[in-house]
Amino acid sequence: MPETEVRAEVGSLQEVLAALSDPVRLEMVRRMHAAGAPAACAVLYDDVSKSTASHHFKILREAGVTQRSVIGGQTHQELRLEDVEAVYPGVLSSILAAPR
Amino acid sequence: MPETEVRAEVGSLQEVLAALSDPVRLEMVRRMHAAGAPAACAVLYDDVSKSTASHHFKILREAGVTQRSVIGGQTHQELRLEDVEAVYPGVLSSILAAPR
DNA sequence: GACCAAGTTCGATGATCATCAAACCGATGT
DNA sequence: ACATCGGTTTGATGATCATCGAACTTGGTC
Repeated sequence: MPETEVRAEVGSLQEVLAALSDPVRLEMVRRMHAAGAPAACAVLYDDVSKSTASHHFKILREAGVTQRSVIGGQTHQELRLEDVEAVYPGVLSSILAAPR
Repeated sequence: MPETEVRAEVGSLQEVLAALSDPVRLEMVRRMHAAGAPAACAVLYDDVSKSTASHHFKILREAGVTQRSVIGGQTHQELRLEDVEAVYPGVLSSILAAPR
């Protein structure tokens, strides 16, 4: 059964923007959005090590942009688009809609 | 007579987000937006030195978020809201609309 | 139980960046 | 001409941060 973690608050606008200002993290967020469902960590990045990826996941989670859920023992990352939109309407959705 | 500088391209989304992810710069942008017109540099910040402020202005300009214009010999900074919106619709406006 | 795959944490390294003071520059006013 | 005010540039310093490898953990598999 999918086991989602305790709901955290969305961070400050500053935190959210800082989280999205790194190219590796923005790409991760784009892939999560494209997936539209909890995605296994490994499919969310290329070109960086596991430890670096884990570090970026943590920053995204702490900003409240994503959350972790465990599905069948595997860790997945999921975009919290609705939650972020509720606090900062339009911010994340417009970033996701922006041209590459 | 107001003398605006050559129009620069708006930078990458990454550059724009990075420019806005610094608290000092976001505050500058908010004040420019509140002013709604070219604003003298000095009214756009507190708590940092002139040189630091000048550094932040440069980063905002290079990201294409602001431009410089000279009015009666005085340097002014002006938000390029329409230009940024044209390239990344909703991004800057939603950030400006976000709660403090 | 031994093994393996997937993630996380730790510690260290290098790069980037925010910050300041001081020197510099351009325009205005005396 | 000189002083002054507003802003920029330079150079340096300290902090933050992205990155990695290695060690550790947890869950599934044989």
